[in-house]
Amino acid sequence: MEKKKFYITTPIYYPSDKLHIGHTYCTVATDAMARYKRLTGCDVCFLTGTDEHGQKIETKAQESGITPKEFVDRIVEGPRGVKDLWKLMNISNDRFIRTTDDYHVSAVQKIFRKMYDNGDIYKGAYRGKYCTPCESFWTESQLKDGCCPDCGRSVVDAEEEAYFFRLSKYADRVRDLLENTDFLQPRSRVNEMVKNFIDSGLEDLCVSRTSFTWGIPVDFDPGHVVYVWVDALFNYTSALGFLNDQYHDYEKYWPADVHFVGKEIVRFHSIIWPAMLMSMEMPLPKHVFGHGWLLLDGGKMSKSKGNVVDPYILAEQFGVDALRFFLMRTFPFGSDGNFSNELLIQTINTDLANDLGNLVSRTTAMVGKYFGGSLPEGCGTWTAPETCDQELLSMARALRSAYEAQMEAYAPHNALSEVFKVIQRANKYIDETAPWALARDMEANGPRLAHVLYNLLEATRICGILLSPFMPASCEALFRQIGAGANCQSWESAAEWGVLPETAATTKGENLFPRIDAEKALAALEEAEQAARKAALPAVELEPQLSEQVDFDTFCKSDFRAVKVKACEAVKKSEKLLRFTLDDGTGTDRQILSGIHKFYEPEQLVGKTLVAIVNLPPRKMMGQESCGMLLSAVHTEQGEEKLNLIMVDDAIPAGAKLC
RNA sequence: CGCGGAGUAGAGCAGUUGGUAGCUCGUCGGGCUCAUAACCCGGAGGUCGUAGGUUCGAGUCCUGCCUCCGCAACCA
Repeated sequence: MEKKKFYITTPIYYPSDKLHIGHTYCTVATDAMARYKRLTGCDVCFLTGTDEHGQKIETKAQESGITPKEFVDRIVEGPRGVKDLWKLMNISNDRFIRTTDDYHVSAVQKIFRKMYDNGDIYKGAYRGKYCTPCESFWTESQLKDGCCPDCGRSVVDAEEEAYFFRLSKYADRVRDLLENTDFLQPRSRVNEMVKNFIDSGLEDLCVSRTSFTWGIPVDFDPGHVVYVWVDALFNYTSALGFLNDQYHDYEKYWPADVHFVGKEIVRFHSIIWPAMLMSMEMPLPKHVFGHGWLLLDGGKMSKSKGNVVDPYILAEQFGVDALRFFLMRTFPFGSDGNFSNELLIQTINTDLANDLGNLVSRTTAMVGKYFGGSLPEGCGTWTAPETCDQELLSMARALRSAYEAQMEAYAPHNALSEVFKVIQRANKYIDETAPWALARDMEANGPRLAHVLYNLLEATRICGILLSPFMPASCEALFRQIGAGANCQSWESAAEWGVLPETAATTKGENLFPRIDAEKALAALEEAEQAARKAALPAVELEPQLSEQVDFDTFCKSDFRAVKVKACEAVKKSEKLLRFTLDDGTGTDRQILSGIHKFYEPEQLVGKTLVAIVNLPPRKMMGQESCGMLLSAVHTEQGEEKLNLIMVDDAIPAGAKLC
C-alpha cells in the first residue's frame, strides 16, 4: 500500500536579525507535527527556510558595509545562525529553502511572467508620496507627521510605474474559501480576515518595486524587482521543484497539507496566497494554521523593547527537549501565551522531573532492586486484576486515539495533556499497589509485584512513544531504560497493551530530567542574558568629535605638565577617588584627586609619569583639595566604560610642559 | 462607531456544540518511603469584568458599558 503523503511547512523566516524564541516556537510545533506524522506512517515532507530579499535587509547590509548576500549568509549559515539553531533544536526538516537560491529565483520569474501573460498581472501606476531630495517613495502610512520619515522634509504626490496583481478578481472565491471551508484555522481567524480585508474591498496588489534592488528582478522589465511576498510565498512550491529542476516532488507532495504560520502573516497566506494559486491554476493548500504569539510581560517581543528571548541560552541551560516540551505543553497553539522563565522552570519540574522522570526512575529502580533488572516470565498477565489495574490499562489503551484526535486538530498542548493524565495515573498506581510492601514477602507476592511493575513499564512505554515527536532524544533514552526495542516504539504498538517483552532488561540510568533549582537557574539565566546582550553591543564606541572650534589662544591657556606619582592612595569612604601626591617639578608636592579607583589600584601607579593640567582652580572633593586634573583616554567597550591614564616616557622630567 | 483578542480561586491559565466550575504553582492538613525532598489523598479559597436579556438552566448565546492588549508596516 502506498504511504499517505504529508507536506508541512513553517514560514520562511526573515533573516534581518537573529531568530528568537517566537520563531523557535513555530518551528518546534511544525517539527513535532512532522515527526508525529512520520510516526503514524506518513511519507512526510517538512520544509523550512529563509526569506532573504527586501529593502530592510538591503539597508541593514549597507549599514554593516557588506553586500546583502553576505549579510544573509552570515545570519543563515553563520555560527549561531538559523541553520545552527534548527540543528540545536533537533529540527527534522527535509528541506531548507533560501529565496536567494538560483532555482527559486528563476522559478519566481517564470511564475511572474505567467501571471503577466494570463493578464492577472498588469502594469499600472502606484500612487504615493515622493520626497524629491531623498529620491524615495513613501506610502501615506509611512510618513511622519506628513513628511518624509528620513529627512523630515515635505513630500509631493507622485506616481510610479509598477505591476499589479488582480487580487480583486479573486475576492469572491477567497471569501468562499475562508467562510465555507476549514482552509483557515483556527476558525476565529476567519472573521478577522474577512472583516478586515475582504469586506472593505480587496484592492489589486502592487507586486513590484523600483525603490530598491535587493530582490528578484522582473526579467522582462529591468528596474523592477518582484514584491517580496510573491517571492516568499512561492517558496512552498519551488522547494518541491515547481518550474525548476532542483527537485522533482511537486506532483507528489503538492498541495501542502498545512502551512503553520504566525498570526501576523495569516493575511498573506489566507488571501494573497490562494488568489495567486488560483491565478496559476494550481491546487490550494489544504490548511493554513495561524498560531498565537509568545508574549513577554503581556506585550509583544521585539528588538526595540529589548525583551527578546534567546533560544540558545534556554536550550543550553535547560536542555533542548525540555524547551521543546515546554513550548508545546504550556501554550494553547492557536492563541497567545505569556512566556516567562519562571513558568518554563515550573513546567519542567512539575511535568518532566516530578511526574515523568520520577516515574521512570522509581519504576526502573524497583525492577532492579526486586528482580535484578529483568522481570520474570509470565508477569504480563494476571488472573484477577484489581480496579486500579483495570483503570491504568484502560486509560493507557485509550490514550493513543485521544492523542491522535488532538494532534489532528492541531492541538499539541491537549495531546500532551492526555499523555500526562496517564503518567499521573501511573504514579497513583504505584501508591495504590505499594510495591515496597509486596516486596517484603517475595514468596507470596512476587508474581503480583512483577505484574505491577510490568504494567508500569508498559504504561511508560506507550507514553514514551507518544511523547517522542516532542522530545525525540529523551524518549530514546527512556526506551533504553525500560528495555523497549524498536518494535516496542511503533505507532501501532502504542495502541496495544503487552507489547514489551516480559523479561525486557531495564536499567536505571541517569535521571532523564533533573529537577531544576529555580533560584540558581534564574540567576544563571540572568547572567547569560547579560553576557549575550554585552556581546551584541558594539566592540568599541567613541565619543563623537566636537564640531565647535576652539581658538589657539584659548587652547594655550591650558597648562599641561608631565608629573610623577610620588604616592597614591584610596580616599577613605570614597568608592571612586584616588589621592595622588605628585612631583610637578616645582619642588612643592601637588595633590590631585581623581575618580578612577574603578580602573586602577593605587599601588600600580606609584612612580609613573602622567599628564596633568595644573592651572585649573583647586576644588574640594570629600573634604580634600584637588589641584588640577589627570588626563585619561576614555572609550566604551561592549557597553562597558574603559579608562586609561595617559602615561608617558619616564625619561621625561617632572614639570616638562606639553604643547 | 476601523478590526480583533482578553478580563474565571493569592498568581498563571483550561473550559469543545449551554446542564453539578477545573489544571499548575502557592497555602493548610494527612498518607507513603520505591523514587529526582519526588509520589498519593484531602481541606480552605471563585456571586467566572459589569449591567441587563433569552432559557427549566449560561463562564458558555444576545445587547449595552468598563478595563487591558494586539493589529492596521516584510517583527513567529
